[in-house]
Amino acid sequence: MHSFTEENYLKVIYHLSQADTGTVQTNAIANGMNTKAASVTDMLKKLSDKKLIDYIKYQGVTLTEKGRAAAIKVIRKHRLWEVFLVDKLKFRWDEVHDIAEELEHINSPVLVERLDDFLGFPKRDPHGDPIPDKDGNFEPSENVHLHHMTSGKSGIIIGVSEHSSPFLIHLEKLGLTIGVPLTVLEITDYDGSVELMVGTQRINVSRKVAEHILIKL
Amino acid sequence: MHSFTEENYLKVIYHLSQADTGTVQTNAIANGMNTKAASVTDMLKKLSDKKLIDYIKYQGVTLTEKGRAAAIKVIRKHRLWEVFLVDKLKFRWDEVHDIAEELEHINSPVLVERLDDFLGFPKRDPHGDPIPDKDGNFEPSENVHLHHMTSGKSGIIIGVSEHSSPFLIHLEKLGLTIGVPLTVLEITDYDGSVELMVGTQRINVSRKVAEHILIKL
DNA sequence: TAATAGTTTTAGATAAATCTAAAAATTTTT
DNA sequence: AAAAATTTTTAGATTTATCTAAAACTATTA
Repeated sequence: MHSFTEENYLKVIYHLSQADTGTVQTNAIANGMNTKAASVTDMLKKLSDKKLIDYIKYQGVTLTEKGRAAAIKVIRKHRLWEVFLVDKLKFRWDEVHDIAEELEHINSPVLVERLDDFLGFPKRDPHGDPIPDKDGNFEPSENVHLHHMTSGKSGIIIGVSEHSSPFLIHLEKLGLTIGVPLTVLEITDYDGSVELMVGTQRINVSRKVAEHILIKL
Repeated sequence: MHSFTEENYLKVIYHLSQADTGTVQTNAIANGMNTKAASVTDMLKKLSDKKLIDYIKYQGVTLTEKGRAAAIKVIRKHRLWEVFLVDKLKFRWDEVHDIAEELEHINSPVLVERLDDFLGFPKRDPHGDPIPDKDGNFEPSENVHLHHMTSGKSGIIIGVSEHSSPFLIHLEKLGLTIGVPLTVLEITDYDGSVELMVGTQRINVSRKVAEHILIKL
């Protein structure tokens, strides 16, 4: 099996690949891991030796199929545990990330399948992210960030692309939580803020906030 | 917080203290941890520096109050997770030990309390061992090992003092599981084996097996 | 009580993951 | 395309937990 640290590297590389499509840079990984570039280089060599990444010196990395599969396994576990924490243990969706970061490394394939069953094979985690099934397949999100929508369009809040507590608490206060349906009234020219209809309420969110809200059309 | 390894040492020392009452020897710990005496000595110094154990060279160790509290926290988590695995995820009682060994190190006080609540504040784990409450208090077992019982006495199987899979599977086959009431018919002089009445069945178990079955009188 | 056996500790190494500082490679700017 | 800026890698340490082999201590036994 892979160590906790290796799993964390794979996960970060996976997420960065998603955002970027190209190869992932050493510094980007160092950022995402809260570590230094030199440490990343060391680990990249190790992951490369294990055939989990394709790595060319100075050129960045991509995950191999093996590496991608390993990353997706960790992500599957992370998201299932988040569902458990929110649905069963009554945590708020903004409290679960850090605990799931620990639980995702528990190493028991049976446990994961039993947990999935116990939770009713959920398709999305509490932040709206898709949960890979046991073969690693998932419905890729056809989502749009709120600031990219146009007047008159409707959708459902399906997730966020920032997970910090202050941000999630702010959303909670505005009533902008997962599953909430909304309609865009106007994208303000002046400051890019978005005017929304949520139920019977008219709400304005700044561009900065809109950039991190994902809408399923 | 304490590292996984430190927590495991504390747990082993706690269990050995229970069995022995006196101080715990280096070799006994090495045995319990599947490691070597030299490694144990290194760790004992560290735990001693952290005031988790009282340690005198060549004289063995005892847990300090701080160390005992830390050990009991780990044991509480271990046993709660075992209840979760058996009650909610439908594992058999002989399958849960190893997974709980991993889950016991998840570090989130809130999580433990929520889990306890979710499970209905259980008092015993699936092996019949008491679960410490959030203050570390628990009903000490007034249990007797089966081989120490006398003819005619009755009791309920409340636990086992060995947790290996082969042993637990053997018990399962004999129908000797937690909560089963039984009566001792005879302790055989010749080989120390125990003749039992379990329901309408007459069962004979070897002394070796009897030594690891705990009975609540 | 002296010799032997057994246990525990020290000394010195190793492996994993990290770091700082300096060198090498790449990219950007002029 | 040379100079400057940035990124990445190497070299050499550090920390944690482990190990083997040898030394030191304790307990047993003759």
